[in-house]
Formats: sequence, C-alpha cells, structure tokens
Amino acid sequence: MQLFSCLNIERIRRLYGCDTLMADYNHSKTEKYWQDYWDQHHTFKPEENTTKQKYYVLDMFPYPSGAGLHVGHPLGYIASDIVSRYKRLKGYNVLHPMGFDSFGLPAEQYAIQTGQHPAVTTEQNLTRYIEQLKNIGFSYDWSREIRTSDPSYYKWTQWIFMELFRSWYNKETDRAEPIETLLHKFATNGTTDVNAVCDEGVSSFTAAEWNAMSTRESYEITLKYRLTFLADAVVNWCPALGTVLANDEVKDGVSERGGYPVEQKLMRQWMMRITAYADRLLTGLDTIDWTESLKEQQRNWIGKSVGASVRFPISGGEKEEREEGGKGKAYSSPFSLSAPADRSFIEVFTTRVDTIYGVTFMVLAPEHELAATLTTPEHRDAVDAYVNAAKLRSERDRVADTKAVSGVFTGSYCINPFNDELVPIFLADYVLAGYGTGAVMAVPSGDQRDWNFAKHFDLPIIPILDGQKGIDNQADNTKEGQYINSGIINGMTYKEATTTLIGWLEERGLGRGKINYRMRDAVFSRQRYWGEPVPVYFKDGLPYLIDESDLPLELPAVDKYLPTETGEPPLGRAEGWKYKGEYEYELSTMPGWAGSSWYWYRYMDPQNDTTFASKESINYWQNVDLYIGGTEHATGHLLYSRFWNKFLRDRGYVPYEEPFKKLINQGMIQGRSNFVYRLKGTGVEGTAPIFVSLNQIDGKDVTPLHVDVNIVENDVLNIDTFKQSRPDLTEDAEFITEPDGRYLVGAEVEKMSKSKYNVVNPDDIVEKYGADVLRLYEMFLGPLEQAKPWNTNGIDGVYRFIRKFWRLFYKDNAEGESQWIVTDERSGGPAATPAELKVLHRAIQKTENDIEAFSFNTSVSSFMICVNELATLNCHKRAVLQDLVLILSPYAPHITEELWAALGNEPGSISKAQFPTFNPNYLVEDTFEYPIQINGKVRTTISFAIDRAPTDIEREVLADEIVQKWLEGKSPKKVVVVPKRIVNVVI
RNA sequence: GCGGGCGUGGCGAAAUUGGUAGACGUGCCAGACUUAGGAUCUGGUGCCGCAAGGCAUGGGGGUUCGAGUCCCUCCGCCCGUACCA
Repeated sequence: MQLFSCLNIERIRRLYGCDTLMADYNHSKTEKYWQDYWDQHHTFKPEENTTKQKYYVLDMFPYPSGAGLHVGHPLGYIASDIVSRYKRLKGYNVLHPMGFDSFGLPAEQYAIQTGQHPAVTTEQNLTRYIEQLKNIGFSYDWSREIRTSDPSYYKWTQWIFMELFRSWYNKETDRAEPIETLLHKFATNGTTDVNAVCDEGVSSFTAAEWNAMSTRESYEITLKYRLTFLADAVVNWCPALGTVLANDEVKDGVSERGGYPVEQKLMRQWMMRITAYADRLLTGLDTIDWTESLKEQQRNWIGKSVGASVRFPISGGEKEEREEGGKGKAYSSPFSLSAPADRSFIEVFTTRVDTIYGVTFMVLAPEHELAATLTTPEHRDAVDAYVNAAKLRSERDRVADTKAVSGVFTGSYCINPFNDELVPIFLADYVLAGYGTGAVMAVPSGDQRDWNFAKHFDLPIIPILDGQKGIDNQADNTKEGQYINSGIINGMTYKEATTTLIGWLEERGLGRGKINYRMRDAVFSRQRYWGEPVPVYFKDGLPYLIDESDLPLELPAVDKYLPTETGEPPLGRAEGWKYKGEYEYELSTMPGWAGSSWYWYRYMDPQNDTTFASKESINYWQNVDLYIGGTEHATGHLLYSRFWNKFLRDRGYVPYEEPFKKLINQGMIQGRSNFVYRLKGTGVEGTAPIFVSLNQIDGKDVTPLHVDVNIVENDVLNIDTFKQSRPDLTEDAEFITEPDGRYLVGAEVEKMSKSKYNVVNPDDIVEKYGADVLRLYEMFLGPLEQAKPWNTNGIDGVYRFIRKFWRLFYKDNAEGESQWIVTDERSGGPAATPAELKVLHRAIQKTENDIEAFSFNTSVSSFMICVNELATLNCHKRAVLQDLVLILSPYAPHITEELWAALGNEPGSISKAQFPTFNPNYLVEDTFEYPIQINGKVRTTISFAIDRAPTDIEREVLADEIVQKWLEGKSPKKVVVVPKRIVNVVI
C-alpha cells in the first residue's frame, strides 16, 4: 500500500514537473496542464462511425466583441459543459462544439472610425475569446470551430439563400418545393391549380399564355413566387447606422444596437417569405421542450388572429343616394387579394364579425391609401392637418399616450353590406397601417377603444347582444347571450352567428373567413459591408443567381466602409467588382441572422467543401438535443432558425421539422455597480473634487459616479488606486471618509457593461481561485434560469470545498509536503464501510437526478455534503474516492482529472469512463417487516426497506395505512417514515 | 391592458412534488490553535421565551389526518408585450 501511494506521487511529479507538491491544491499548474493535454489529445472529439447513441449539446455561439467575455457569459456554457461531460460518462457520443457569429456591426463601426478591416479586428477579438474560453476548461471539440465570416462557411449561407430563391411555397402540399414544380404547373395548367404564397396582386394566366411568354416575362413572374424576393417595402431605416433593420432589431422605435432613431422608408429590398411558415412556426411550438414564456413570445410575435375579412362598399358621397339593389355591389369574384387601384370599397379585418350590426363608424389609419381620395373638400384642411400631425409624431409618442382620443372625419361614408346603413369614415392614429388592412370597422358597444372614440365624437352605440352589460359606461366584449338589433343573426348565439355571417359574405363575394398574422416577411438586405454578400447579379434590371461553382462570393476590398457618394452601400466602392466582368452584383449584404440560422448543421461536418454538411453526418446527429442561450433571441435568431430549418426539411436536406428539441434560457448575470459620491459644485472649473463616503452623505447634495468595481473590496474603496486610476479627475481629491478612515461606496444592480465599470473578467477569478471554483461557483449561485447579480460573497465557500475535497486524497506531513493518503482495498487496505457507501451513493443519485433536471445549484450542495461527511468519516478509500471523482468531474474537470490520474487511471480517460451506477441498496439501513393480520390471523408478512429504523409509534401508525392498501390489493413500493406521523405508502 | 413567472431567515437559496420547513453556502456569535488573523478547525444561529412550549413560508379563507406545495381571493415584485381591430 505504501508503495502504491509513493508511485502515484512520483507520477504526479512527472506529470507536473514540480519537485514538491505544495501543501494545497495548486490550481494554476493543474489547470494549465490539463488544458494543454486535452488540446493535444483531442480528448473531446466525438467518435466517428459509432453505434453509440448521439447527444448534441449546443451553446448559442457568441459575437466576439472587443470587450471580451465577462463572468456572465460563461454561465450557460458551464451548464452545457456539465451536461456534455455527464452525458459522455453516461455512454453517449456527445457533440459539443463552439464557434463564432463573427459578422456584425461593432467591428464595422470600428472599421469606419479607424479604417482597419473588420476582419482584422474580428480576428483579434476571436483570439481573446478562445483564450478566455479555454481558460475555463470547456470540453469543446475545437477542431469543429466555425466562424460565420469565414468564406468557407458563408459559402453555404449563400448557398441556402440560393436554394430559397430557387423555391416556392405550395400551400397545397404545405411545403416549399423547387421552382421547377411551379414552372411545370404553369406550363400545363397555367395558374389554375396553383395555390402559392406569393406577392399580392399576381395576375392569373393560362398555360397557353404562359408558354407564349418571353423568357424575360416568365422569369419576372417567377420572381413573385420565390421564397426570397425583391420588393419595395416600407422598412425600418436607421440613418445613423446607414442600413435597414428587421422588426426584431428595433426596440421602442430605436435600433437595438446603438439605440439610434429608426424611421419608416420605402426601399427596394431582398425579403424572405417567412410568413409562408407562420402556421407551422406556431404549431411546431407544441412539439418542443422550451419554456412557456419563450413559446408565448414567439406566438405573440407571429400573432395569429382568426376572423373575417369584410368589404364595405364606399358610398358615392355624403348626400348622394345609394344605388338601387340595396345589398351593395358584388365585387370581382372569385375573391382575390385586391389590387391597390380598386377604390370602390374598404376592406377590413375583424375577429368579431358577429358584431357587424353594431358598426356605427369606420376608422382608417392616417396612412391608409384611400385616406386622401375619401376626404371631401370641406374636410380637406382638417384631415391634412391631422395626417401631418400623425406623421410628425414618432412611433414612440404615438404609443406613449394611448389614452388620448384623436381622429378626424373624412366627410365620406361607406355602406354596411348587411343592413345598408351609411357608415361615416374617420381617420385616427389608433389604427395601424401595418396591421390587417389598416382599416377597422368600429363597434363601440363591444370594443373599448371604439367606445371611447364614439363618446368623444358623439357617435351612436348600438347594443348587439342581450348579454352585454352597462354599455352606457363602457364597452362589453362578451360573446354571451343572443343577438339583438342584428338582422339575419337575431336570436342566434356567437358560434351560429359567425358561421352564418361568413357564409353570407362568401356567397356574395363580399368577404370570407380569414386568418391574419402580425408577423411580416423578413427584410433580408443590409446596406453594410461586414456581412455575407448576396450571391446575385443584375442583368437588364432583373436579379439572377450567380453560378453555384462561383461560390463563395467573397467580400471585395473597399477603400472605406461608408456608403458611396451616390448613396449606395459600401460594396459599391469595390473597384471593378463585377460578375463575369460585366454584370453588377447586388450591393447589399445579408443580415446578422443569416449565418446563425443554420450553423448547428455546420458543426456536424465543418470542413465539408461539397455540401453544407454530409447526409451521413446529418442523419447521425439529426438535431440539437439541448440548446442553452439567452432569451433575447426569442423573436430573432430562434424564429429565423426554425424557419430555415423547416425550409431545409421541406427540400429534403435535414430530417426534422424542429432544430432545437430542448431549450434552456440561462438568466442574465447582472453587474453590481459601485458608486462614489462627489459633492455638487466640486471637481469643476479647476476646483478639487470632494468625495463623500456613503454613510456621510446625510442629506448633502452629491452626484453619484460609477467607480470601477475592481478597485473596491467589500464596498470599501481603495483610495490610492482610485486616485491613480483617473489622475486627471482625482489628483488633488479630498475624501470625507467614515470615522474609521474607510471610504464606503454605494452599490446598485445593473446590466454588466464596460460603461458602468462593473465588468468582472472570468480570467481574474480563474487566476485567483481556479476555473473549477469559477465553474462550481457560477452553478452554485442559484437556479440557472434565474437572473442574478454577480457577487463573490460565497466563492470562498466553494474554494474551501475544493480544498477539502483535495484533502481526502492528500495530507501534509511534518515537512509540509503533501502525502498521498488514499488506501486501496485491492492491495490489502480496509474495504469501504456501509456508512461510506451510503454517503457516496446518495451523491451519485443526487447528481444524476439533478443534472437530468438541470438543477445544478442543488447538485453542488450535495457534493459539499458528501465531502463533508466523508471527511468526518475519515474516509480515504480508493473505491469510494474513485467514484466520487467521476461524479464530480463534470463540474470540476481539472482537479478531478488530476486525481483520476493519481488514482492510477490512464490520464484523459475520465471522459471515456462510465458514470457510477447508483445502487439504492446502499441507502438502506434497515428492513421493516410487517405482519398483516386479517380477522385476527396473520395471513402474510410484507417486508420493505427503509433508510432508517422506524420507532414503535411509527410501526403502529404504519399499520393502518398498509393494511388499507393491502386490502385494496396493492402492495407498497415505498414507505416514507416520519416521526410521530407516518405515511406516504406509495403503491 | 394582456401573457408568462414569482413571493420562504440578515443574504444566495433548499424542500424527495402533499409528509420533521429553512438543506448547502454566506453572514453573524462563541470557542480552539495562534504574536496576529481577512488562515484553519469546532460548536451555535428563523422569531418569542430562562425553560417547558408557542409562533413562523406576502395577507385572508378553503380542501386534507397533514399545505411552502392544491383551490379561491386580495396585496406586492420581476420578465415579456402592447392602440393587433
């Protein structure tokens, strides 16, 4: 035994090349050693051609910003790494990759300022990121690293764009198909049996007409059907960034990145028909394991409303008598989407067609295309004034005062097709141009906004349901009761009424049941440099795909990263950049979400040059089992990814409808900012600043200023360092301190950011405590999903735990050297006792349950308990410690890897080892036999195991329960014993 | 407004999903070893009470032998979203 432990010490010495082992665990040396070892031995490369079951754990890949990682970033990465390492121990073949979303605005903004190529900046940032990530000891297979800005990667982003361009959406089959199937339909039957998602206002034609068209004509028609298409669209234009933004990139009327104002502008843009997938994006949510709140966010974003579309004929004029016939004119049938030129009716969308007899006025958005033509001369001035005022109000203002009622009468009327009533037409900015048809049939008795409007303009309020209550005071949107004042639906209930009305409308071509979505097609063009070039050139004004063999279409060099003098995007500056030397390329680039909408497939086969990922690799890895990332991508990346995935599925490239089976949103780690307080009026115009300590403020007029958290410890400011940090501001500063001479700072929880001086770099924690402690501590902080401020209050406890763990293996001798004290039963040492095995197996069980439930914080606690108890039991037995090392290894890979080797195992083999099997028998401390008596005779004896002996009282109380269950013909599986009370006989 | 989540010691948080509330960690108190402690170890620590005991999971009510957990109601907080017809 003595010999054995000596050998291990020798081995450790060889491994680390140190003469004496220090008395304590030396994390710097150990961690460096194993990180290099994993790198050199490709320890975390998944097996190829294996029959093992796969498990794919993915992190949302980061954008490599110049600020580097802060302690908040690794939170999700640590969790996913724990799951990866655990799943490997459980015998899975685990794919756990990392890469970078390396196209993006900050590098380009920096390039504009400095002239440095974004690729250079990006490369520098990447190097730093990789270094920081490796420092924490993640088990990524770095050989699979990808970068979206790498031409070998974006070649395939461009290829997918081309595939989308080469596809159309067939509503008949409810999937995307190659454009050829559409061409075939056109050639054989014209547009007759084509049911496609396409541009509004496409015209119909026969096969003969189609076949007679010129190539150019027919090509032009296909452009209206392709899943990527050019369109003049009102887009979010951000002048400061010089580009358009997608809806999800705009928050509160300003750009998400940078917070610059955004305005609406009509521009020719590449678009993607994501709306074709609206329904599948919605229903697919029911099949995936994401949080309810995230699914709900996507549902809201898609915004499906089931209702009806109704046409209200426009009356000839205010005074004019209406035409004969009463029922209004039947308009172009079959009911097709209106061409913008048709001005004979107003089309509205409503979810409550049943309230149509309650319509007393019509409201159009001020931007509505009919607004101008409907305005009668005597109302012209008022309407112009209103429309202009609405234009001037920013999106923000408009949303801000939702209570004020405003609007203006146009002087025109339309006709309610059901009762031939004249309905006055108003303009009001509570109606949005971008939703539905930009027109609302107003039912003041059933809708509060309509009610407010009616009161304000003194318009009639007609009750339409006998179930409506108190509509003199407010609207009642009930669906209860029977209809009154409602012509053909009088006496009916909600369901009957709706069917009747829609049937009536459809018969006459005046309307139809309709489903409306809030989601718009996605704008795909960005007038920027640092993104994927769009693989399109223009010939005679029409867009064509470049030849596939010319992929990747690489970013050309430009002299400046600004738009050209003529207002074209930066790519317009590229000298002689022409397709085949003669055709103009598309000058916009793809949006940030393009590269991230398929990247999880590239990891499966990252070097493939002939396809985005081989069939075999996709068939094996399939989709992502566990995806961890922030909730901020709810309506961006996570929606676009699902869209592209569904498209790739339709076209047969990938096997599953949904890319991410389970998704966990890690909570944000907030910063804890520190403040110093400068006395007002000091520190300006050459006066010396006076800083007041927190408890000395006492009503003084002070300005709080952020101070770098790294020069504050336990809320005490290091005054000297503070003075040195900004000598310009603080050279001759005075400090009003606490009586004990310390300067106390204030604190506040804020988002962690450079500008708030509250960024904590994980490297600093790693240097001080080690990566294992950082990992354990971040998990220990609280539930993964929860947002929490960063504080290091408990980190010493975790640090103590690691050292305590170490001391199960080593003990200091008289010379202060660490001595290996693990005993080995195979060479004659004492065997593990039942008490020790119980402690161990409780930890095995807990770890297994907790990781499967993604409850990492409680898992860390149970390690601490286990180690504490083993220390108390003075257990240094190999059989126990070897298993303990295994169960802890997902959390603290460095120290456990070292001890694993020290226990005599092959270095690096821990990732291939098996997770210890939990044996519940070790938890049993007693068996409990209970004789069952029926009619006074012992009929049988039930025996079961419990984790401690029951008291006499407990035995008695148990009796009733057990007999009861036994008589019911069920035998107890588990009995939980509670002192004094008893119960829970689980059948 | 609507949707989702939550409310437990000084603090971060546990609670086998209806079964000894507060595990574990911090913090605090005491002790040991120390010239010293911001090192290490040991013990204590929800509240009231000397104690026996009583009271405690935002407030109130209910179901149950038993409720932090389930139901109703009120209050408060966080996140998302918003004139969506």
